[in-house]
Amino acid sequence: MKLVKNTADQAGVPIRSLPVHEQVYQDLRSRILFGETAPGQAVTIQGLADVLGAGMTPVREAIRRLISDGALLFQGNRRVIVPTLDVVALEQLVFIRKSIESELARRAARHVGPEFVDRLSEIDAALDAAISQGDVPGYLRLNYQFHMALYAQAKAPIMAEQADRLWLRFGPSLRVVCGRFGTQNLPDRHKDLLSALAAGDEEGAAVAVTQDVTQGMEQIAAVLEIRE
Amino acid sequence: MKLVKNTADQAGVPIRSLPVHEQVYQDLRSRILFGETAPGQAVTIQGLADVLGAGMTPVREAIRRLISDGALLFQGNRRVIVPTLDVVALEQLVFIRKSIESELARRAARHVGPEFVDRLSEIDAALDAAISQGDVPGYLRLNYQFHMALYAQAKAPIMAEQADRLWLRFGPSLRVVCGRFGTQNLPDRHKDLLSALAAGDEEGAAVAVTQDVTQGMEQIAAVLEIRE
DNA sequence: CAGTCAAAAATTTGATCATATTCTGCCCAC
DNA sequence: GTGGGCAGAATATGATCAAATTTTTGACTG
Repeated sequence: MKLVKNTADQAGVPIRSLPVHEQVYQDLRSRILFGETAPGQAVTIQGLADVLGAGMTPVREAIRRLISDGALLFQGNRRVIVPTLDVVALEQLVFIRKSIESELARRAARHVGPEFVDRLSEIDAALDAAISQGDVPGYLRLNYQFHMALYAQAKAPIMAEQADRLWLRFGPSLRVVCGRFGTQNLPDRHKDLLSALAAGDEEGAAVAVTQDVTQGMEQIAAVLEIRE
Repeated sequence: MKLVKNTADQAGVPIRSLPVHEQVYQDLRSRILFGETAPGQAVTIQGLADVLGAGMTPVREAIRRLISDGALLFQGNRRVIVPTLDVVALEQLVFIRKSIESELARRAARHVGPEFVDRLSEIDAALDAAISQGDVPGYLRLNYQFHMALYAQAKAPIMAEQADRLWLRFGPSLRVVCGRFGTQNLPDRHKDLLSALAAGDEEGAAVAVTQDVTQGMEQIAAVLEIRE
């Protein structure tokens, strides 16, 4: 039972068909990142292979990559789960995110032009709409997209990749936050960030991102404390 | 043709036999980390499977993990190589290393006792011996061991893991540095670090590590510029 | 006689391999 | 130089074996 080979898309668009293990990786990654698989939940190879209609080997590869990313946790026996954050882990994530993401914002501010600020503003507008409508999945995706679009402008691919990987660690918990608190009082330092970018103010951009990170992580910390 | 199963070692010591994919991972990782596989060198699944006497599936998994670690590079086609550093990448690595490793040193200084300083001093003594004897592999291993032993004391496993992963990216190039310049004028801020640790001086430890990182990276930068 | 705990069978899942298939790069003919 | 095979390597599958968990069963005790 094949899905697609090297063929073009049905619409005729020559979409380059990715290897199965890559598709599985992207799929699983996205599920984890946006909280569709809850923290603590187990992930089985054969279960995924059945659901996705793929063989075991590609699934296995995808899982290994995600483990290396920190998105999945290999428990001494051979069980794999989505890790649950604790306070110790969260504090470290805050430190690293502040270090790397503020620097990424600083560097992005150095290179960004008005047309990019416009594009980012559009994403932010859509984000606001998602918040006011209580659209949690939309909010999570757009927030991620907002940050990653910015960091991609920093001309620092390794740092951007690090930030991306870090996101995998708290993504699932962000979903939990929204489930508990809704989307109303979410952090939004994006307006500050946008004006700093428009003004070419590197330090302003760095500060705005730092505050955004701090506020988001505090939300998660609040949920963690409740759960104790 | 099996290597070992779940059996004990020949000597009777009940060495818990790790899964093959884990063994392959450790093996390959160590080769890359200490420059036994040169930057730019291609890595083939079947080649490794033959050399290590393992099947393709475990090798495949190990390679995927290493790719995710940044220790190997998947080139758009299906080729995998040990990545070569360029100046852009190196500069980012310097920034991240300084941020994370200096903080790790700071935190380690907070928790470390005299007995640990002694242990670290022993590693450093062995390291000096390796340098004076021109023992490059020994130097590389001991230097890595020195830093990782310190970071393990910081009670910050996520940050330590990040540092560990970063090491995979410049390890191969460190080997090249030693091949060109020998082991004589290598950076050694370890003495400063040890005395700072003994004094419980957090900032001193952080500064010493930052300088150690800076000097090491400058050596690599020098080699990179020559190669242009 | 019922309840509980432990041991053993059964099922589920992971690990590994052998093999078939597909893709990439290269070489050679034109 | 260009295009069509050809070799070799990667991708992917299903089968097979091993390990861990769960369920069942049975014995012993209160």
